[in-house]
Amino acid sequence: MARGINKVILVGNLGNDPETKYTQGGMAVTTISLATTSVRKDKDGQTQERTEWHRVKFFGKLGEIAGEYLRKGSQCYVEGSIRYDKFTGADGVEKYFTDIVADEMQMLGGRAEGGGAPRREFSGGGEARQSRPSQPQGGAPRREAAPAKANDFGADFADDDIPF
Amino acid sequence: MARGINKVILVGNLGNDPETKYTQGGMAVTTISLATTSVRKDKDGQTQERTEWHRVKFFGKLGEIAGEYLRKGSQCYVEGSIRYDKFTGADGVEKYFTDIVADEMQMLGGRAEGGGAPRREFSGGGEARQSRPSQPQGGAPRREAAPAKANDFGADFADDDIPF
Amino acid sequence: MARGINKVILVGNLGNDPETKYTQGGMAVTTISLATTSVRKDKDGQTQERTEWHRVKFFGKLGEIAGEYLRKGSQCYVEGSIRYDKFTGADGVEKYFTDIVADEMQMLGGRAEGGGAPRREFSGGGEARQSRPSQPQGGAPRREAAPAKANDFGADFADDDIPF
Amino acid sequence: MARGINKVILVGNLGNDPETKYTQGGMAVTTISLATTSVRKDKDGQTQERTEWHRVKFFGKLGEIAGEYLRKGSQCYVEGSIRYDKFTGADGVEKYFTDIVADEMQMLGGRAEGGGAPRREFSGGGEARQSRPSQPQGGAPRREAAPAKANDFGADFADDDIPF
DNA sequence: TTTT
DNA sequence: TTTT
Repeated sequence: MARGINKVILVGNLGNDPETKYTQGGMAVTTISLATTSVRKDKDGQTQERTEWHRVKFFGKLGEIAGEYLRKGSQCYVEGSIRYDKFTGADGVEKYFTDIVADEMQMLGGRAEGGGAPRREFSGGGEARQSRPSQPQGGAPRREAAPAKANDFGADFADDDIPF
Repeated sequence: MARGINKVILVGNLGNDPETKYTQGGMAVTTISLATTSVRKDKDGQTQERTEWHRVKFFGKLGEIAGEYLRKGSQCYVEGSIRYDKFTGADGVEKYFTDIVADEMQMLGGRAEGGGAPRREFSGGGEARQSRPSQPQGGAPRREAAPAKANDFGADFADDDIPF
Repeated sequence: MARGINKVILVGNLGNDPETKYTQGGMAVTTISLATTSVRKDKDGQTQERTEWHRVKFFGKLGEIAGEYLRKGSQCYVEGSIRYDKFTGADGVEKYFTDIVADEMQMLGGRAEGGGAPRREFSGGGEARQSRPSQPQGGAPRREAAPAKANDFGADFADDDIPF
Repeated sequence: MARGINKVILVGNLGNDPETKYTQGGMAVTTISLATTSVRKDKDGQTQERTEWHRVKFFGKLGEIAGEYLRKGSQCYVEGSIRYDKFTGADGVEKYFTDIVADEMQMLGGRAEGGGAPRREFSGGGEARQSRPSQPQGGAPRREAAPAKANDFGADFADDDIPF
């Protein structure tokens, strides 16, 4: 029984290759940095560009797909919600993070620039929510080993998953 | 020539009355705190609630409307984009802010609870982008005086507009 | 592996009470007529209103919730996709229908006006996707009896479900 | 003062080259046919594909841009609203049309397939709402001549703009 | 047919 | 801090 709508729709390009980690429960958590650029005229008629870098997180199966098929430069569609988090560091200083938690992802046309690892041909999109190619291929494998200890979905994150 | 889509859609309730400031150029900048709550079942089958508090900013005419008609408890629809900002405080510490910059707002049904100042009857919507009632009424006036010195749209903000 | 995004977001009011039917498989299919009104200035500076009446369909559990809690006049948020259908009538004439197939619904504040049947207090939302009150109450029951013969989800529709 | 939200977001591919007409007032009206495909599993576990063909209309400057840069096969993002129209033909039969009226368009990566007319390199998008390349190039010109008689924006459509 |  |  949610109260309210918290919806984000992004189309942008990755600034770097995705990073995938695994929770103690073995759930993939992939993070990407996605750029969206807007342009406006300022008061002097000058064109002003501004790029937002969104930190987008994909969990579970969607995290595996994002980690395998997205690359630096990839263009993709993301739908999700905004999540604001606060952590207190060892120095006692509070740090704030804003993430987009993805519900859906689609790869869009356009060539990635990830160097020697040509991504699987996946043109025209391929909705990540519903299917997953059974035989990932191409380039170096993206998956890091999942922790041996597998718990339930929703288990605590591994230590190195703290975001700062 | 924007590159990418950065779109946010929110439906939520205000946690407080709006705050309206004015730039040196006389442009209204209204900020609200908008709650959206989601619910999920955790691994133990327990219902977990989580509320995100979005800081939403309205500029110009939309800022005036938001400042006049929204109140603590009001339910509204907001469409806009995400903007990430970083400021360095006097202490040299960097602070990060995430705002939703609104493009459109609609008031939704439901009664505000702003105490003695019954807001103008406006239930069921009234698209803020396009029209503005000529005679605001009801309760204490919401508008703070705009700075006497009016510059162009896009002028620098007054000192007290620094967000920390 | 969908190719493309087909997403609709509506906030509007119901022009009539919902209509719920059941497939042979026992799945609820609720249809509402939802109004959204836009306003623009024409070339003479005259304000022109235009209302679109969206035919929105809710299936399964969401269909049951929509049928029970929405009423004529209710304001709600709907998220879904557009579906275009063509049927050939007994007279050989093709008929076209456009539906919004809802994925999510939230009731918004505002009072319904469905006569003597005060709807359950549910104002301010209540995400239909996730929960369903166990004891519907108030007014005349909304549910028509589901067909005794229950098949699988996705079964053929009953005869009277043909949309013309 | 709109009442309600009527928003459509599409990402899809054009099934044909765009068609551009002009109103008596000289306003470009470009129509495209945009495919979005969804996939679901039916009750037998079979994968079912379904493609919706959206008729999307672009008016004014956006119509000119869409007509010049989109081609059969192009992938694009469209944001707009749904409009339902009814016309009565000379035979007295009512015909119904559903259009998506675009507010915004962005070309997405991916190669168009429009034969010999390579579209201008426009990778990564290029928001149609805000700017327009000053020197369109490549292939045969897409613009048909605008009617000599230019009226105000919003003028009646030419006869051949009737949609059936 | 709703709503304001 | 809202709302249910």
